[in-house]
Formats: sequence, structure tokens, C-alpha cells
Amino acid sequence: MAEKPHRPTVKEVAQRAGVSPMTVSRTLSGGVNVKPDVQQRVMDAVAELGYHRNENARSIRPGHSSGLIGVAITNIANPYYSTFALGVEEEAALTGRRILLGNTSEDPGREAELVGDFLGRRVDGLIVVPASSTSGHLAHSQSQGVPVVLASRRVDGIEADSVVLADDDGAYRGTIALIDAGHTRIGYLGNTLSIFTGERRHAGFIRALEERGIKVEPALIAAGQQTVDQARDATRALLGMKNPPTAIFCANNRNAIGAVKEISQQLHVGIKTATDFPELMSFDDFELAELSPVPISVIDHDPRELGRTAARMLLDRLDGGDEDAAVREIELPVSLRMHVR
Amino acid sequence: MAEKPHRPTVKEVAQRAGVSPMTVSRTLSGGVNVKPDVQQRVMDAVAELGYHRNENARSIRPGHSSGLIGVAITNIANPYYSTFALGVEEEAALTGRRILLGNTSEDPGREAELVGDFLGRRVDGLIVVPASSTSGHLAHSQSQGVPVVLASRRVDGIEADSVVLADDDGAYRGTIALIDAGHTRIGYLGNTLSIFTGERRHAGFIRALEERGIKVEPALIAAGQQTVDQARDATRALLGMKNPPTAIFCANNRNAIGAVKEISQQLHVGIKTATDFPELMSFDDFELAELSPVPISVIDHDPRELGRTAARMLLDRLDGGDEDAAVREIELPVSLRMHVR
DNA sequence: CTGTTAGCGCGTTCAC
DNA sequence: GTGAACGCGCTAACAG
Repeated sequence: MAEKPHRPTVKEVAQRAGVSPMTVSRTLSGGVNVKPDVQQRVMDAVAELGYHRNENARSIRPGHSSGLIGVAITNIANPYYSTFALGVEEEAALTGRRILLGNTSEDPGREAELVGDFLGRRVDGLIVVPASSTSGHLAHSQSQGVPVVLASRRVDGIEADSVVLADDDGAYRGTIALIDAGHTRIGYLGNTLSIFTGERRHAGFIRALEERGIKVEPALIAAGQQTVDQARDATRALLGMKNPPTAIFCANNRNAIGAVKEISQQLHVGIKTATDFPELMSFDDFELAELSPVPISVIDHDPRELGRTAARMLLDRLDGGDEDAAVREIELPVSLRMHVR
Repeated sequence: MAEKPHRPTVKEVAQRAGVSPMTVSRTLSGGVNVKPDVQQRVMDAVAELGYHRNENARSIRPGHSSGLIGVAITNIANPYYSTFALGVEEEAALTGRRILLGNTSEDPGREAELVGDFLGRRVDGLIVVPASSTSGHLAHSQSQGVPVVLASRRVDGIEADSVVLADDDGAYRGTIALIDAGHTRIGYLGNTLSIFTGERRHAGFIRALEERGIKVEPALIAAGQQTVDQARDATRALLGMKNPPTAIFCANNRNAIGAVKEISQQLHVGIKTATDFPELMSFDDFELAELSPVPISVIDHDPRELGRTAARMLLDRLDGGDEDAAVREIELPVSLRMHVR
């Protein structure tokens, strides 16, 4: 039992084992050129003292890195991103690296702050779900040799590895499916077009309509909802139109859940039946989607895989040797699942 | 633009500003005893070079700490814990600290590994949702002066601050509510009793039954499901009994969601109607609970607040000065919400 | 096989 | 107001 709480150092271990600090260091790094019995004594001292090498001290030495990966996410509480984070963590752990997690709350200023802090902590690399359209802080990171991988969203003005979803393609196919099912008045719920995915999914949606000769009616388009409650409000507005849509395309899970909730609620208190409400298409699967009172289809994809891929891209650059390899831009496919049960 | 990517040091900034490293250091620490114009030159050099103080180097100096908090969670992908993590992150960020996040996957070995790694990185403190019943690694952390806060679950054999839910009380009240509603055959779905919350919620459930003189029927008790799929299987078994329960108490969101899914599915394919199925009581609220085909009540609580509280307890010990204060054990109240709509 | 020297980036201490 | 020296914990490089 340690008298006064404190973290032992190599010196103390060395003293206790009756050797020099160097021998301790060597033993801990595999034990080359250290006699077995000496190694044993060292290991005993390590165990008795509960010694852990000070990684911060190690990391300041030339050549050594911190083994830290900075991860900046817009909202960890969103199940989609928390699963993404899990994927990153798992993959990073495989190389013994740890993740430094920061929540940006979609705030570009906070993101820049976080990145600055991460750089100060000498992270090996950065994985960012960008909240901003500016990229100064990211380019800055790169200029110091700290690679950046963008996930889910890209940012203009920066050449960085990125892994995003097939937003346009998914939205297009989902919309076409609705049209093929006979819908011509299709509502749209999504987040603001200034966000990368918002813009792309909206584009895919529009492309499908135009390709099939369906006039785009601005009143049917609601873009800008970030939360479930905002999505409910927007849904209520759509449902309240004189000539409401017969289907609604939801560009993300927040908006789909808002739509499901609102429809469910109106169904509960009102006189209408389920068939009076629009059917739904959701970009993003979500738990209990199958409970929707109206038919719902999802454009599905795997956030964990997104995280794993982002981490692997970063690790490739760190460990793969080819740090100067060309920028890679990966687009993960999505799959359309009609009428989820 | 830096020629060869690299992280500038105080020396380079000093050289560029035409001063000594000390002056740079002083300027960055508030600028006492540095002439304003010199400070300006230093700040300019900092900006031009994109200099960030090396926190790892700073942290090895006596008196200084890493500003890192190690957070070990059993499953980040679980929305409950990811929201918890958000609470921790927010509170930590208020003191300029960052979180080092690790996923234990309910694996005690992994947890011990993570804690060891965190100690090596000289975290200021640890926030742990323990996966283990052993506590050697946690006691070890404390013995080195690194405080530990347990969240959601406690562990025997260790004196550490902890914040948990009123598991027993919540389960008791929820069960009483079911009994008051006329139920006498009440099923139980939960995770294994070897987990802290599993044990406590089960105890509250049993206590309510016994207090009301209802015989505990082992066949109605299913404890051990960790995933939604396992919960579905257990639900199916309960529903398939010759004399099935008229209500089911679900000890956590995974089990409640499994129950909802299974009932929903059977309702969809079968000939029975909703009233043929048991009503539900869920310890944990969850998104879209109100879509349950059978009446559902929830024992609600706030994971974000749990995270905030855990972080505050830790920060109090770190910054509050009273590091030797008595151990605090907080139990957060839960609220019963009947028939969620 | 083992120990000594030196230095990573930074900031306290002490001179000037 | 400013700078030089020293040492934090650790480990390559160089003795021995």
C-alpha cells in the first residue's frame, strides 16, 4: 500500500529492483539484453508498485507518437454517431490507440477549439464529422503532419481522406421507389441544405422528381429541422395542407422519427385512419421503425462500418507508411429496404 | 505554408519572434512581465506558425496534470450510455478537460486493460460504468491518487464516489403500479442478476410482489438478456406459456424494446388482438416507446444528468481541494410515467 | 548484459 | 522585463 498516493516512476522501480532505470526500460520494452532473473525482479517491482509507463513522457521523445486519435462528433448522443464512435474506438483499439472524444454540437467554433486542443495533445490523427463549412483548422492540422479523415460529411477547400454515404444515390432510389408506388405529391423533411448530407440527399430527391417529370412544389419541402421536435412541427405543417403529400421523404432519422411521432399522435386523437396519412421513406434506419403506423421504408447503412472505415483510412496513413498517398474519397453504399416490418 | 510538415515548438516561435523561449512561455501563460509589444510579436509568431503548446510535455512537469479524464463505458452504442457520455463530456469541457473514451463491451478484462492504459496516460481521474465485480484495478487507480467515480453501477470492495439510480425504488414502484392495476401474474425481463442494476431492479420487483402477497413464480422470471434479440426470445417464451403473464416488467430498455418488438410482430402475423397481450412496464424510457401496441409505462430517468453528476463528483475531488473528503454515494431519483402516449 | 549521458518541450527558479 | 539553467519521465546512443 502506497503511503502517500503517487505515481511511481522508472527510477523508483529501478531502485526497488536494484537496477538502473535503463534496465527497467529495456525490460518493459520486451527485455532484449536483460537477464531473465533480472527481468523477473523488475517485473516484480513493477507489480508491487503498480507502475505504468508515463505515456505522456514517452510521447515527447523524438519519433514517438501519442497513440491518441482525436474524434470530433457533432452529437454523441445521437445513436447514429455513438455507433459510429464505437466503430472508430474498436478499430483504434486494435492498434493500441485511444480516442479523445469531443462533442461539437454542430458548432463550428467549438470544432475549431477542439481541433486546436487535440493538436496540443499531439494526437496522431483526427477523425471529424465536420460541423463547419470552413476548414482552416483542418488544413492547419494537415500542415503539421496530422492527417485528417472526414466522416459522413465533406468540407470544401480541403484535401482530406473522407468516407461518406451514397447520399445522392440513396435519396434518388428511395424517391424513385415512392414514385414507382404511385406517389406524385411527395413531401420532404430534412436538415438544412448548408449541411453536406442535407444538400446531397435533397439533390437526390429533386433529381428523382425531375427525372420523372414531377414538378417540385416548394411548399412540400421542409429543410432545416435538426431535432425530433422540429421535425414534428414540420410534419404537422405538411399534414395540415389543403392538399397534403401522400408520401414523405425523411432525409435522416431525426426527421423520420418526428414524422412517425406526429402521425402516430394524430392517429391517436383524431378520426382519421392510417391510410389517410402519407407513407414514409427514411434515410437512416432507426430502432422500432417497424412500429410506424404507416408503411415505412428505409435507406439503410451501417454507422459502425462508417466509423471503422474512417479509422482504417486514418490508420493506413499513420502505419501504412504511405502518408503521402493520394487522397481517398470513399462513398459507402446504402441499401433500400421497402416496407420494414 | 510549412515546408515539411511538423509541429512547431517554443523555440521556433521564440526564434521567429526574436525572443527567448521563456518569453514565449510567459506570454502564453498570461503575459505577466512581458512588454505589450513583445507579446504582440510573440502572438504573431504563434499564429504564423500555428503553434500549440505541447500538453504532453507540460503535463510531465511537477504540479501539472494532463487535463484528461478516462471514461470507460460498457457500450457506447447504447443510446443510454452515449447520452451519459455527452453529459460527462459537457461537464468536463467546462473545466477545459478532455475525455479519453474506452468501450469495455461488458468485459472485465478489457476494463482492467483500459484503466491501466488510462493511468499510463496520466488521467486526472476515472469515470467508470463497471463491467466487473472485481475492483483491483480501480483500487489501484485510487492508491495512486487518481480518483474514481462509479456510474450506474457500484462494485464491492472499493470505496469510491458513485452515482447510481434508485433501482430498487423504481422497480418497486413500477411493480406496485402494475399490481394496483389488477395484475397478479407479472413477468420479468432483465439482465443477469450478477450485474448491479440487474440485481437491484430484480430485488425491487420481488419486494413489491412479496409485500402484496403475490407468490413469485420462477417461470415468469427471465433474467440474463443483454440484447434486444435475446429479449425477444425471452418474451416469446413468456407469451407462449399456457398461462402467460398479463403484464411484464422490463428491467431495462434492451429488454423493453425486445418485448415491444416481439408483441408487435405476433400482433402483425397472428389472430390475437392487442388486449390479448400483456401490458408493459419499462425501467428506462426509450425513443418511440409511445408506439407500443400495448400500454406501456416507463420508469424514467436522465442519462445526461447521470453523466453530469458523475463528472461533477470527480471534478469536485480534483478541483474542489477536498480530495480526502468522505466518499459520496448519490442515488438519483427516477419518475414513474404511466401509460406513455 | 548493464549503466551513463544526453535531450525531447516546457516552465519554475534564479540571475541580470 | 528578460534570459539561462535545471529537471520533469523516459529511452536512444554510446560506453563498458
